[in-house]
Amino acid sequence: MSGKVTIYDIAREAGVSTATVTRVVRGDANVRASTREKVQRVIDAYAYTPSASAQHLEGGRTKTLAVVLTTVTNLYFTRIYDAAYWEAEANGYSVRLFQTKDNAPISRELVDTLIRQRVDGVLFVGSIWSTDRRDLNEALEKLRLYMPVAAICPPGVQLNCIRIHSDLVNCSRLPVRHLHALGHRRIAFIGGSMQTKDSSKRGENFLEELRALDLPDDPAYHVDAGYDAEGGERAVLRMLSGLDRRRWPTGIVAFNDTVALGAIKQLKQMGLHLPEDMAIIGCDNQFFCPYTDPPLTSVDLHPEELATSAVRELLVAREGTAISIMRESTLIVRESCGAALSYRKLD
Amino acid sequence: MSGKVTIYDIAREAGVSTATVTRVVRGDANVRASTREKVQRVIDAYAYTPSASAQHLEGGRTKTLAVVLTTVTNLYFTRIYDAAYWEAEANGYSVRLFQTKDNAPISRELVDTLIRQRVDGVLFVGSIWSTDRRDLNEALEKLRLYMPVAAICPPGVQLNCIRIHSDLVNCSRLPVRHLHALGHRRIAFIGGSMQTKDSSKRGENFLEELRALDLPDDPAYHVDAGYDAEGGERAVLRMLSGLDRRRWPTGIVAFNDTVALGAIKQLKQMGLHLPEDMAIIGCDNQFFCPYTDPPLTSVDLHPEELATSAVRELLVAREGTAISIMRESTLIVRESCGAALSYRKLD
DNA sequence: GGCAGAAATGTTACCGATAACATTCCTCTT
DNA sequence: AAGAGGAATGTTATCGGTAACATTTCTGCC
Repeated sequence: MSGKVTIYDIAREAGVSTATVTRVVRGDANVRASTREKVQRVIDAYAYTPSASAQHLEGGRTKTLAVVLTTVTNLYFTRIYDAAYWEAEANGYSVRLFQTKDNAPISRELVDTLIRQRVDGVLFVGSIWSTDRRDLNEALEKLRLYMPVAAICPPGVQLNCIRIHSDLVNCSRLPVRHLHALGHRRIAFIGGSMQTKDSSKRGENFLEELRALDLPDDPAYHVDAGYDAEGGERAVLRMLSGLDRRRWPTGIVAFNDTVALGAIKQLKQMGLHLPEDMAIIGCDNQFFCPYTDPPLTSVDLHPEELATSAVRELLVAREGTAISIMRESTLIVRESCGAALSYRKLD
Repeated sequence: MSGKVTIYDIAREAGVSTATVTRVVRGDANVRASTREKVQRVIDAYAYTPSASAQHLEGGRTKTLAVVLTTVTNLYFTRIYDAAYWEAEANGYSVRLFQTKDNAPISRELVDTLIRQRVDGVLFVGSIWSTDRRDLNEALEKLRLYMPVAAICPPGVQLNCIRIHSDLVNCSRLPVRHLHALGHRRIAFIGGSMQTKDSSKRGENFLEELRALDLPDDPAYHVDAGYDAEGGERAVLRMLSGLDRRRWPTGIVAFNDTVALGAIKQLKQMGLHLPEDMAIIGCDNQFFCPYTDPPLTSVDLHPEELATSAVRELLVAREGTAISIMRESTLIVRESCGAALSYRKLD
């Protein structure tokens, strides 16, 4: 790293003005072939590429979007980022990824960083909704002074920005109805932490669905499980050991596939056979769903499509845009719920 | 997004010079308290934060590193990125993530982009080694004109940059020795595509290990399986259906945990019981290892530590540095290989 | 050969922030 | 009360690149 090569170095070395170098770099037609060649040779020799910062300063656009999520080690977020990345790339934009530690809210520093970078748009994903509502809207207001803001969030959330909704209604409805159709009557929900918007919304929708189908909405069937496999294990243990065996649920809806993974392990450890003794449904349709034992039925929220839409909207956003888009969830049926008949005898 | 607020706007609005605004922003002591307050009020009102591009132009540093990997949907890469991100952040740096489609090599455009962004360092991870060796070193040479370059790569790879080695020797040795110690004699390796450096290196090490232990190194025990679960399924099917049952291996080493996941499914589908009929070991010690059935024994390459070291080295890099660092692998024993005695009878 | 007009190239102000340097304003001290 | 000297603030060149505008060079044509 010998240092920085600038357009002046190239101009001097090639014996032309900086304007001519710019013309060559940008492929302007009004350059004599011989000049172009001469300049290009120097450019190649020095591996010169104009500085994005200087271009931004002069041109006004950074051609960069930001994606903010809690952690990229979460598979769901990973798929969102990946889709956003390629959609942006296809439009000549690059993406900066920001992680918020510990489910942390939108901090003052993050807003600062985003503005400092002068990105041309931000996409918020996931549990940033744990931020206090007033703080959140204040943060969004500030950001919106500089750039369009989009969020992938549950429907009904009041946010003054582009909202792309994951379909949490069907995300609860599909698994509950599926289990109901298979004959299940006692259905439990494990997952999330009821403190965060995303999770509690899912929990609410779940309860509503139970009531709509006249199923028991016993609070014992509704336990926190965090977001990881260990949480799933603990939740199952806590729930079942707290209930008389005759009141055990016969079907479990898990917050996500990872939680389901832990639940499955715990259920087996308690001597239950899946799916005969207990049905289970996950969420996110992760790559490992076909490989659990039994293969896990799961809801696909189509995060890739949400991300793609979000990026598209950001790129065409005009001041004050506040549209809201929704992509419906899909239930991917595998074998973790077995067939209807095997359950009836449990009731 | 009403537009861009600049330091001039703040200066005008506050009735001071831009120098004073800078002083307030940077916390310079030589500002009268009343002035500071007045300026700060305007800054807050406009959510002003100095533009990183302008700062870079004037200051010379972007305080940004780049991480280049094939895809963030791969859990191994995800862990590397996450660790690099926080290590950089702890040092006041931010990270830009670049993905190379389809295992693609370091393209001319990528080199261009990295230079254009004037990042203060790049970390390459994974199968960029599929790039032709001469092209690769040429690309690195160009990059090194502008910034220090580091790579997480197999030991022995000749690259003119900081090299952080994942410990592929032990990555093959540990599982083979483990299986050998448990009494296994016919051990197979499934995984990767033998075209890429990373995989073929692993394959070579595996064979060497077999020979060192006087075990049969039948080419039939050494099959491509790609990098995903489906590849694992297919590899097992192909390998076993091509062999007389009496020559079946009794232990399988998989390229990674995801491949192992597929292998396990296929093995069960063929009626085998795990671990009694077949032992299996994965690699990467992913979060789902404790949750497979049986829980998967796996090698941990400690990607987080590799990433952390890489970032540290980049941050202190001087011209021409070309150190090489290594972190040893660890075998995490779970139940997918069972106990020694159960296998002996298979021989 | 000279000139119009197009093509090629050069000159320069500007983008936003910073820091070195210059200037103005205080506050003591004697 | 004057002046030294430090504190507070202002002025301006600079970073790398771009584009509008100015200038030079090259054509072709009569």
